[in-house]
Amino acid sequence: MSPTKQKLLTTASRTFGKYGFYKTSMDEIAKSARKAKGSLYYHFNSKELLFREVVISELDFLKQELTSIFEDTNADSRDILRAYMIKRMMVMNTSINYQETLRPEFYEFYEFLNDVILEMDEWEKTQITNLLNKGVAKGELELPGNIEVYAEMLLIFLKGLETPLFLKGQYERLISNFDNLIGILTKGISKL
Amino acid sequence: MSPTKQKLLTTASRTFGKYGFYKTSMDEIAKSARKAKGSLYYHFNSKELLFREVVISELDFLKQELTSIFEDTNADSRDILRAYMIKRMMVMNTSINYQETLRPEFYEFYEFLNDVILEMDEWEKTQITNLLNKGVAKGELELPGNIEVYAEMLLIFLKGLETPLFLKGQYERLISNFDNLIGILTKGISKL
DNA sequence: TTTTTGACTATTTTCGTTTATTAGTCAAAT
DNA sequence: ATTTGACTAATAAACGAAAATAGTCAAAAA
Repeated sequence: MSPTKQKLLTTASRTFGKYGFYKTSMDEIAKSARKAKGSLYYHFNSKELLFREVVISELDFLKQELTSIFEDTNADSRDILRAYMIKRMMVMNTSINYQETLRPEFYEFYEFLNDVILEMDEWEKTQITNLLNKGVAKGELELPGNIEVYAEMLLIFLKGLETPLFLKGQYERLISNFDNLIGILTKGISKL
Repeated sequence: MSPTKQKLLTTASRTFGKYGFYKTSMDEIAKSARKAKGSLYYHFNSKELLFREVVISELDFLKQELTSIFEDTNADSRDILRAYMIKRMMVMNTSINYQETLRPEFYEFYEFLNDVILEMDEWEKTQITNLLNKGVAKGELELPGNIEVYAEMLLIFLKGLETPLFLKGQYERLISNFDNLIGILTKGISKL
């Protein structure tokens, strides 16, 4: 990625993060990055696509962080699951532009982001499913019923936590108890 | 409750349920109930309060259904928990006006309902907490950490399921696997 | 050739005004 | 104490003008 494009993306991320998607103008971003507006449109084709890139970069970072956890093939699957859930919430807590997509005002029109979120969901679901399958194969886990559906529900749970945690400012309060909850969840799927 | 008030409430529930809060006019409700609009305002003081009563009546019904489950003091706490979760989702699936409050368009201004939802949340949280405490006392359950927080998170999970289940029409698909998930959750908190 | 620029155009939002619809009132009747 | 419907008040929709902002492009720079 060219230095200009990088600069624009970083500035956009910071400005969107500060004022939100609506209250940030393309002029503002260009000016703030000391670039011409034309450059913004040369590298990104529209405001929506620019914001999309910003969110994608946040999710890419998250994916990267999570990949290194999932790839630790020697560890106990329960430990990986625990590490995944904690890391996921920690990184998301700093993904301020992703967090904006959780706001209700955003729903109406965020079709241009739908596929990005959906793809991330699919990716996570696949990772969790693989992990659980591996855990079962190794004799560490025991899951009745459809493993993929369990992965899906686990994801629904984690995503269900996002609004209370990040938008309603309960992160500090709830995260301290998150570990106990994970303990219960992992015990529930452990082979005894 | 007087027959007229009852009639108005039922009609309002049906009409709101069909067209939603915004697309339903007070004239429409009055006409549909074969009553004068003044009667609506005699019994309910505003459109918002009327809708509030409609939602309250749905939640009252839910509470009533759940109370009879929670009150079964002889049953195993795990069975009660299972029955609670399933019944909750079943009744909510028919609570069409409550479901409307889940819509993002509704968020912006539903302050007039906030306390109703919050009170229901508190009620459920209390019921779950009591049930878990009882289960621990009876030696059926084992929970590390704060029981109230676990109850809270369980509720977050159930509420997190509401949007995919009721607004995104996944009820039929997911509910059939719900039982397995509950099995995992209860195993996680069971004393072995 | 690729990238950058900023004056320019097109689109969208905002604001003020009018009109239509709907929420809410009340004196009279039951 | 409750019900009624004509009535008023408040809100939303429709519209055009003005302002703000998204998006374009020919020329310049790298």
